[in-house]
Amino acid sequence: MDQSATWLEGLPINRIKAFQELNQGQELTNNLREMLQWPRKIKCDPEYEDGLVMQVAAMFKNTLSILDSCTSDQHLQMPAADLCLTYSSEGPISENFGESEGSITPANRKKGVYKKRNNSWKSSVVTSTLVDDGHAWRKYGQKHINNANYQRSYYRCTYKFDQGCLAAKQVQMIEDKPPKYKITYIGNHTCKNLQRSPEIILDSPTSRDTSILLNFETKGLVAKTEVGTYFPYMKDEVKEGYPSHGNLRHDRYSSSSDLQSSLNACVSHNPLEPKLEPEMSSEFNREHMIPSKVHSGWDDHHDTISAWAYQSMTSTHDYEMDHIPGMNDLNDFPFE
DNA sequence: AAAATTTGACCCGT
DNA sequence: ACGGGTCAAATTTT
Repeated sequence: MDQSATWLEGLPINRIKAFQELNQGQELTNNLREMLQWPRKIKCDPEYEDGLVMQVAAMFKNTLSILDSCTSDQHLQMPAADLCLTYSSEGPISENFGESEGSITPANRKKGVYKKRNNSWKSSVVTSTLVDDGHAWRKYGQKHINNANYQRSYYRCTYKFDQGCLAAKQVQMIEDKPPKYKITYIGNHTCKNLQRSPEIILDSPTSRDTSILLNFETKGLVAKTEVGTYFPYMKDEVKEGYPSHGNLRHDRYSSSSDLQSSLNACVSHNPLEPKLEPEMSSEFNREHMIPSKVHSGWDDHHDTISAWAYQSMTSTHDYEMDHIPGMNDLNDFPFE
């Protein structure tokens, strides 16, 4: 990340992202090749192999999608001037600009050219909790949909206009009694704030017991029963210089992002966190660990703090979510 | 004051 | 013309 940063510097952000995707894909491919080359030496786990293949496939998908957004939206490289271009498609529809300037009455409203429909990739998840997914979203619309019982909400990336990030998502409640939402993600984030969470090594998301918990000390999986022994430990060590939760409240979602960024700060800056060498991380891979994004925060529907994770490159159907046992109140939270 | 949401009008593909 | 998606003014929240 350091040596590449020197020559990546100055490139547009989406190009950097594409390079990162390709680099990761190369690494994954090397791992896979190694596994296939010495099937005896390295313990073979078909599940892990499949995970690798999935991630490589997702890498290609992401990269193509990023490149696609580069070609159709070259303005991404110059965020300041993107407004007029953002709403123009490649068509000859831009004739409406020079004319009709004087009268901008409510009735004679300015007719902006709408943005071309995003035909980038989509992926949806069905979840029972509307927890913070690590990105900053701005709601821009809400509609009821023909054969749906509830309204659909439309969100775009907060940094759409500063940074030209085209990522968007839709949230549709499917049922209420046990709350169930279908969340559709559209497009990739090209903004700098790619993920507010750090990467952490997590156990295979396909394991039987979905009660995944994280040990921030070793980046490994923690058994449920050990949670109580790990969290208080951090409490003592991670005290000063980290954000406080004093102003958190339970009543709004915003609290979860506060909480989350605090936690993330603790995780990513935890002095106890071992800095994995590249080789070491490769060893981790051989031990069937799969790198994932991890989030945590206040879960409004279950009224507790949750930790959850999803596999990094594939954003569909692999959310793993569980509560942290023994944490029923913010007061139980280990920090502060 | 600034940022985020709400809401009806508007746009566009089918 | 319809319906899903987006805009932007008004309103609310921070």
